[in-house]
Amino acid sequence: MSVTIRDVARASGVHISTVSRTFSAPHLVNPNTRSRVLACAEELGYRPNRAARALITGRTYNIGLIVADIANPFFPPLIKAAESQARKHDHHIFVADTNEDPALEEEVVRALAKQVDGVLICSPRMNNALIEQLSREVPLVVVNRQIAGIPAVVMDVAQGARLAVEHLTTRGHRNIALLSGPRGSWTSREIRRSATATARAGHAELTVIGPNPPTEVGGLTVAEDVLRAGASAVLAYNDLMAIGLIEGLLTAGARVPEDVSVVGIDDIMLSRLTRPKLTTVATPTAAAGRAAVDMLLAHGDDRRSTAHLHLQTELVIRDSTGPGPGPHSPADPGYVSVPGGVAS
Amino acid sequence: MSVTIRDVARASGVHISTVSRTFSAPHLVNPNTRSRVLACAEELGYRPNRAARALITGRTYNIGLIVADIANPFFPPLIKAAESQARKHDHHIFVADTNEDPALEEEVVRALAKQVDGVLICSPRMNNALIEQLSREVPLVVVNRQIAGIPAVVMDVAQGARLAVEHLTTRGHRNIALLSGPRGSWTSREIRRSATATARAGHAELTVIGPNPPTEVGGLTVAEDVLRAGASAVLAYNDLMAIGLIEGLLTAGARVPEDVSVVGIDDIMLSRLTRPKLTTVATPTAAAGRAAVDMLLAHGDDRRSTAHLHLQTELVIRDSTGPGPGPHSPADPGYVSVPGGVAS
DNA sequence: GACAGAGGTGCAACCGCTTGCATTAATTGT
DNA sequence: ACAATTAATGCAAGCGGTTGCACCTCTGTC
Repeated sequence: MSVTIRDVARASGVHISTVSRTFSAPHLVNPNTRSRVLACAEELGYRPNRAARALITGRTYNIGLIVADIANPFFPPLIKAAESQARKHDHHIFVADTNEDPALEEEVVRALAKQVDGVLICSPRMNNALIEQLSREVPLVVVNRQIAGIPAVVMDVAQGARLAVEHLTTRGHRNIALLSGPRGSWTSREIRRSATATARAGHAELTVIGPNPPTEVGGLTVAEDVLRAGASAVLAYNDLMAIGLIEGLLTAGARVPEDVSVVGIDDIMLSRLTRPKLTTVATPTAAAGRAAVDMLLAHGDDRRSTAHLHLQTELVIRDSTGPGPGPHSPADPGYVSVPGGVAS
Repeated sequence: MSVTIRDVARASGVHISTVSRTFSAPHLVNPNTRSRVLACAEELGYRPNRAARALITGRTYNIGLIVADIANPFFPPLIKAAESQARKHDHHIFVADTNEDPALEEEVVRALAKQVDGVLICSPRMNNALIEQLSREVPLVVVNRQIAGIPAVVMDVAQGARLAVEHLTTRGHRNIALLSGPRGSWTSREIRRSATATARAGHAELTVIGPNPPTEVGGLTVAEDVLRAGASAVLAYNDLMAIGLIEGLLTAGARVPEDVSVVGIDDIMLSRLTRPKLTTVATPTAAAGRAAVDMLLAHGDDRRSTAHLHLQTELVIRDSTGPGPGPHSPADPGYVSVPGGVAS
């Protein structure tokens, strides 16, 4: 049914090995022969079978991309960028969704291992030991997690959380709540660590609420807790939770930002469009997707490549944060307020 | 490096064919042998190489999924559902993003053809003839397009557009604008056809503006045109455009829905969260993703399976539509107004 | 006791392609 | 004029599996 290398060989009167070389080592075949073969291939619509080639070369030209939840708006830009970058290098992408389930992460990596050149694991929920073990079975690049010896692309959320909390403390907030993310999230731990330290430095109290599912509902359901804790400002694990929280706060009769200021993290498209527009920490997700693919393709075989790429984050101040009850810090924080318009 | 069927055969003292049968035809091997083989396989961590198997069986257990833009919020729920359904049947999914480029669609289908059991093309932009041709090279299921002889899953947007326009005309809107989608979109043509007929039946005038890119920016940039056309209500090709349009209208000083009513299509997550909350036509994207995968796997080989599955849409009335300048229709439309709360 | 049939396993070809090596023809050096 | 390169191609093994067929060993039957 499908046209194979033999069909092309027959049509052009050469041995299949010559056809093979025409595609994978053109300099070894006579220019005349080459063009004849190419003409026949073109006419027959021949495309090399990559799986067959992979069997012998060991290179599949496929990449696995594993995310916790495709429908979480944080991931699509990353997936899109990764796919685009991969195809630029003639690779295809398997996408798998683990539904925030660590066990499924392991299973999927193993299932994919044989048919990919490497796997990108985004925001993994499994533990480090398991990741290290898997990285011995298949080249791995991890996004949003730092593990010694495993190549990684991480967004500097610690810095982002620091900027966010400073933004709040300098504007007079003394009682800040932190909505943490899902259990097992490295990002969540980083945020917590950084936010705690920054709050202390700013003479503010930080109440941690969580862990929570990283969704709108996750934020919505803790609105009560936030009010009960008497916090005048909240930093949420991600924008989705922040938006859900705002929804919950408004429903409960609290005003945002007059009564409670809310800061998210990620700067997903949505945050520009809700009312009030969300103050948030912008993370370069598309850049991370591209970089992760590059990293995977770059150090192809030589393991031991243990590069860690850090990507800057920045605070985007919009309308969901306002002054708190405490005294303003005299020091002008100097952040640039980015208007929440439509991206170009 | 990787453990193969031969390693397992050696470890368990049987021929490779017995190992092979242990996995692909267990009833042919003695229960004792089978359990011994399975034990060895387990211990060695053996996983059959699917690419090698595919070479001889012709079944790859892979599916290609092609979308115009992963970052368009319409697609992620569909991708997620398709991936989940595919994995339920032990299949993996290649995702490709064509950036709304018809030529890229063709290229990607061809590139993927050899390593998948079938391809799902969502909202294709290429022409019917090309799709028919491709469907001769690889099993195809098309989402959101009807072509004779090609299995398809379509959302009944014509019905949705009718409901939307009736909603507007019965509330006194006599001058309605339609923001059409990208060139080549079957959905856009369907909407236009249905909206035109429904507007005429409701004694309203319909102005078509477009084609437009199916994005927020696409909606934003035509806000001026909408105002200039003097429309009191707008039906947009999708929610993203509707949201962009609202942004543009507000910026231009028009109130929504007091001055202009806006209806979107798709009911993406965003539409519940913008202010005003968007009235929109809900399309069952997740169901479509699942159904498309099922359809692809079901009629596996027997082509000629030309099933067309139609999925109902429904109007979700929220806060972006209000009464128009004309007289209300006495007839109660009887639509159920769904509050725009958070999904359960 | 010979034989048919069934159950269980091994053998070897093959899927589509790559690649080391052998073979042949053409070119170069001396 | 002849050996030594070099360029171009063919040959065949093999990547990791599957599968039709042959073979062997039991049972049960008459």
